[in-house]
Amino acid sequence: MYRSTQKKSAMPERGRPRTFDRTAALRQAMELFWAKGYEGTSIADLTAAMAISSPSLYAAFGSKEALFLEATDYYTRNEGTEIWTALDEAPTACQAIENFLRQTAKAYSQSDRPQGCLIALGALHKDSSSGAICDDLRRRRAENHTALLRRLERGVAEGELPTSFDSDAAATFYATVQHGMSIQARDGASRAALLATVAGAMAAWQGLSGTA
Amino acid sequence: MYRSTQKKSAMPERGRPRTFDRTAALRQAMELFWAKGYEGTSIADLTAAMAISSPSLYAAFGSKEALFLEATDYYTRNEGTEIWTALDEAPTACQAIENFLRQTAKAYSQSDRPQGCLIALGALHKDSSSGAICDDLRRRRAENHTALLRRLERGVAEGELPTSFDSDAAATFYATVQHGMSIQARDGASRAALLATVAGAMAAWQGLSGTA
DNA sequence: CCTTTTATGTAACGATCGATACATAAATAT
DNA sequence: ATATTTATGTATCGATCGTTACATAAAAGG
Repeated sequence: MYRSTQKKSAMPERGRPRTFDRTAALRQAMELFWAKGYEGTSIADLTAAMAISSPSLYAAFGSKEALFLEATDYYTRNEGTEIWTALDEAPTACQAIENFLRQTAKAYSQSDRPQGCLIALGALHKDSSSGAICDDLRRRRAENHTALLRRLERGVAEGELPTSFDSDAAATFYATVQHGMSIQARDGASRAALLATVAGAMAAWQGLSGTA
Repeated sequence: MYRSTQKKSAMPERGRPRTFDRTAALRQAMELFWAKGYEGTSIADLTAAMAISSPSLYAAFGSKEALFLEATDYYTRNEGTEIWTALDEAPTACQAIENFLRQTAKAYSQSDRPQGCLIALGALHKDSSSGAICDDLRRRRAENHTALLRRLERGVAEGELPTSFDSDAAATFYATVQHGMSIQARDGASRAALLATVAGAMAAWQGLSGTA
């Protein structure tokens, strides 16, 4: 019933080789889930976009749920990575947050891709979507919050921010702003509109950090 | 094919009277759509929650889509109304925004109701959900943005805010924060966590308004 | 009374959902 | 050459989707 999902290419090939590019098919599936959500994407939609038959889909990915989980993993590794590198590489916490939000605005408004974030919008209703799907996305969102928290705590550790700075509250605030930007982007907001939100969020920095 | 949907109770009753409370059934439908989204809620789910048969549902509400539209209208008229009265009744724009956000935090974290906002979370994927559904929610979100904008413009007109104040950018920012709070609430955030976001958003006020 | 009108309950419609059985094809292993 | 292993293509599974036909029940209008 279960089969290993990821062959590290070193594995010698037994049996008939597959006639499609597994990674390319996965990318197509990701884009479809990204645009239509988990519930809104059918197997028929997927097989059409991936240009394979349903038995091939199930042989290669296991199930719709497993395919979604693998697609979100692919998404995490390949989309919007500038957002998180910006967070870590900026010299100050303030610049880190601002670059984080600016990269978010940029990534969420790319016209050649679905707008907003797959992690934020892919499956929000636990009662209906497969619980595992919803929990996985929730866990990834929590990881994003943690990444923000770590960067802010680093700012405190480095003396940039006062020890009284509430890193957790600030991380929650900026993560929430980012989530809101996904819905804003889905509503067709321009990049300028997203950047207006970024400006608003950064206007909070002085108040939060107690800096002049 | 079409039938009038809203009898203002003055209409004399012809034919067999319905045996269920239409408004109560609508409220049950609203709660289900609120919890599970449009796509995630099936007719079977609805008839079970409303305690009526599917022919009764169709006779009374027309279709799943029409029922959703009516349910969102009911939601708008009956849920979270404090949010918008707070916006209009506060004496200053600053207090209006803060009360708006605090009422949002309160409404989105009520334990006896689905968390977050039906308008924000009910149908985000236009490609899959009925287009009319998605457009209707989008329109309602735009109306919310407009309400914020009007209140801020009033602050400018009353001299509370400088004429240089960018009401539209600020309205966009605060609307986005509110949308993010819906996702945050869906992730199980406590009321305290939502209020941390409110504090962050209000910390932006000084920077946005140029006030001390 | 009878007709008209509307609601209810049972039962089912065609379409689509996610997922597979089966036979066949193409590769390696012995 | 034969066996083994894996992928493909066709065709379809039972379940559920939103929706409706149909006969019956309960009210008002004539």
